Amino acid sequence: MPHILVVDDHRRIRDSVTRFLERNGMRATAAADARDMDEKLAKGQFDLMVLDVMMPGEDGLSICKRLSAEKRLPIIMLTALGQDQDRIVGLEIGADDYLPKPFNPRELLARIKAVLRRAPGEMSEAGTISGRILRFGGLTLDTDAHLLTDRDGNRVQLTTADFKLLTVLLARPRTVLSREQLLDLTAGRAAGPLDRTIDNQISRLRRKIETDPLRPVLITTVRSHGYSLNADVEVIA
Amino acid sequence: MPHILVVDDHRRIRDSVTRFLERNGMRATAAADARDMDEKLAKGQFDLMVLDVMMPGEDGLSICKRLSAEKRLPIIMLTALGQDQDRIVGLEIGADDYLPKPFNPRELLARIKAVLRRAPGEMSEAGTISGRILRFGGLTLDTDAHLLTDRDGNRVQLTTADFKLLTVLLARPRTVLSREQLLDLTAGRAAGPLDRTIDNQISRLRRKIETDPLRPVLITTVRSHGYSLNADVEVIA
DNA sequence: GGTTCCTGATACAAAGCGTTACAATCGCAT
DNA sequence: ATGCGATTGTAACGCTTTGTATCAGGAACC
Repeated sequence: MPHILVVDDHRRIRDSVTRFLERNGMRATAAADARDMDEKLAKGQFDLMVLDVMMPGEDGLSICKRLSAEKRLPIIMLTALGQDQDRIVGLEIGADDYLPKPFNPRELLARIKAVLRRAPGEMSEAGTISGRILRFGGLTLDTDAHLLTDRDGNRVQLTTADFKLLTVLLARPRTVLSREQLLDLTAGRAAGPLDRTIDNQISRLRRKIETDPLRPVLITTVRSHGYSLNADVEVIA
Repeated sequence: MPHILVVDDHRRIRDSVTRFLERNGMRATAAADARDMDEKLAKGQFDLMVLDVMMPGEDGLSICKRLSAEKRLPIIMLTALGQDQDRIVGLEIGADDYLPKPFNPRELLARIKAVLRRAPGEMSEAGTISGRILRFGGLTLDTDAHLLTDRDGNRVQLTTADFKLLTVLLARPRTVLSREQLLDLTAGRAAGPLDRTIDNQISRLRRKIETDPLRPVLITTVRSHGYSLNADVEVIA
């Protein structure tokens, strides 16, 4: 389920767009200005951003220019100006698409889907490790076959959830990740108040990768924060 | 230097667009109709197609749908109709962008660049699958004969459904495709609520391409999402 | 030492998926 | 057209995987 960040200073538009997207099978998060947007971007994982051009403070064009330099997040720009020149400038600056206001929500949805179809999407994380063989803490992971081989050559087949969780951890070694982040990154959903899904999944994963699951070494828990993977990750093929 | 294929039945438009693109640092080739386009596609490598919707013979929408099944060639649609509905249909059918006529050539150029920017280079290499011989995961597929040859030289005849499904997967290696997408791309129809057609077809295909169908490596299932082909695809003829 | 909160393990129920079997359909040759 | 074999969609069964609930152990805090 793609996660969209909607940046617009008008609360009305922000709310109606996010609600519309959520009714149509997407997760949507709203940000009111550039600062708000930066915070949300730092925390979560997004697949695309819908960005209003005309905003107080840092405007859309500036944001777009700034982001396209560092991140690889697809951007669709919104603006009240419908002239050719503005559209061209927007696209040349690094936006992936451009929609003049007022717009038909269905068209926004169609354009989002069109952009996502081309964008790496899930591949952004998979792109780095998919098709590779990784080595960490004495174990070897074949990311194509979802197959784990330990020091003694024993093979363990990882389930989809095991594999997903492990790759998320491997992409960020020696970093503490909260349950919320892990759930977001693995399943793309937000955590309920009493959600023990990740604890459970970690427990299952440990049984497969730890030599002594009762004294975990590879995946350590950081009390009241989350979990972290402690190993150097080496790409060997 | 990106290579653009311009498909339009009006000679004036075709010529002026190709000349404009060539003056702006791109290679451009023109095609007058669907048949002409198919020939050019089979011969050359293209990075993007500009496609007129209203054409005698097979129209743009039909072409677009047909191509999006087995190829990953970005498409920008052109049309005289500027209504929302037409734009939405175009995008939903698989176009990457949509430009109403009459259009400003500079805007076309900007949109071409925007689409190319997010299309990874490898994708354009993929080109048409039909008429080629592909190698992936140790197997060789002759797309003309629908004939698969495995590591040991054993030959397997693929049925039409097997072949269609396989080509759709080969066009998007290492990408998770939902059952709905797969059904749309292979059979052109929408999935019913309890549709297990794709599961079944995947099962049949695995029997033919996996060394150990009980532990699939080439086609892995991503629980609650879909399936993905895990292999590098190489065009060898 | 006791209390509270957090975490790991177990158990269970629901959902997802692979497979088999069978019916409907298609392709092809007669 | 007709019939036959191959192919493909549908249904059903059972295994695996996964989210939730629950309980018990252990750490932090007083």
